[in-house]
Amino acid sequence: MDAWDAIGDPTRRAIMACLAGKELAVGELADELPVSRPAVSQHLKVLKNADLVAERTVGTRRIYRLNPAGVAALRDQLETFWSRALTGYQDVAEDRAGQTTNSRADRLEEEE
Amino acid sequence: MDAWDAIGDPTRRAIMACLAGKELAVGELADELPVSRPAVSQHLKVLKNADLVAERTVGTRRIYRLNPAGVAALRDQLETFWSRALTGYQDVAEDRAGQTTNSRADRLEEEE
DNA sequence: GCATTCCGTAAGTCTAGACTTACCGTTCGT
DNA sequence: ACGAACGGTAAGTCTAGACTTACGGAATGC
Repeated sequence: MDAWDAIGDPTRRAIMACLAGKELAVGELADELPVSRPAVSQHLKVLKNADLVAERTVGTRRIYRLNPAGVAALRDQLETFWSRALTGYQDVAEDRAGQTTNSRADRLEEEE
Repeated sequence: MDAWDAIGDPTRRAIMACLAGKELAVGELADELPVSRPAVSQHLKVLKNADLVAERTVGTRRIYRLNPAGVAALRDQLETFWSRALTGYQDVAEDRAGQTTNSRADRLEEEE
């Protein structure tokens, strides 16, 4: 499960928001969210597999927190995407002004 | 449809990747992706409603491009989330060292 | 040892949404 | 005017996954 797939679900985003800046046990998370505790467990499993959260065990309790490295990876990927996307639009603007199609055809080949 | 919901789908992420730095018509997008053209149209509608892409009409063609403002908003939200998440874990580390629960209770109230 | 708490997982339900084909309106070239 | 290209939308299919209840293992307190 890709991290971007993982955050595509609103309940999982809510879980991550609950975990921002602090740790919570499964039951505590379930108390704060409008879904059952097993549902929270299942979502945490997805987030864990996507490297977005980590856990530690304290007795019977599983304490979860965000995984900063995983969240940073998302941030970096989006940053990279953003800078790339912005650069291209400056080129397109010039292209449209010049009324040429060559650079566009070249760019299609680069994409492959 | 929330922008984060929108990018939770792999086909829509692929569409956005195709549009990074350039414009493409619906049919061109469909040629590059393993789904039908109407499927691409439907995804573009979702992305447009989420303010992540914009379109212009040239004759019969609909030319799509990324919406820099929409993508920037995602980036900003993730940046905000990231800095907040990181700040909290420094606090939690101190909290755990101090063995107090007051700051955690306060933070729960802030979350509401 | 027993009762309670905690939580992962199994199993079942059900629907949102991702996909398809078909239809049709718009634009453009001849 | 007609045919071709383009693309939005309707309607249908189907399944992944988000949800639930139930079960049972592990930890802890008395």
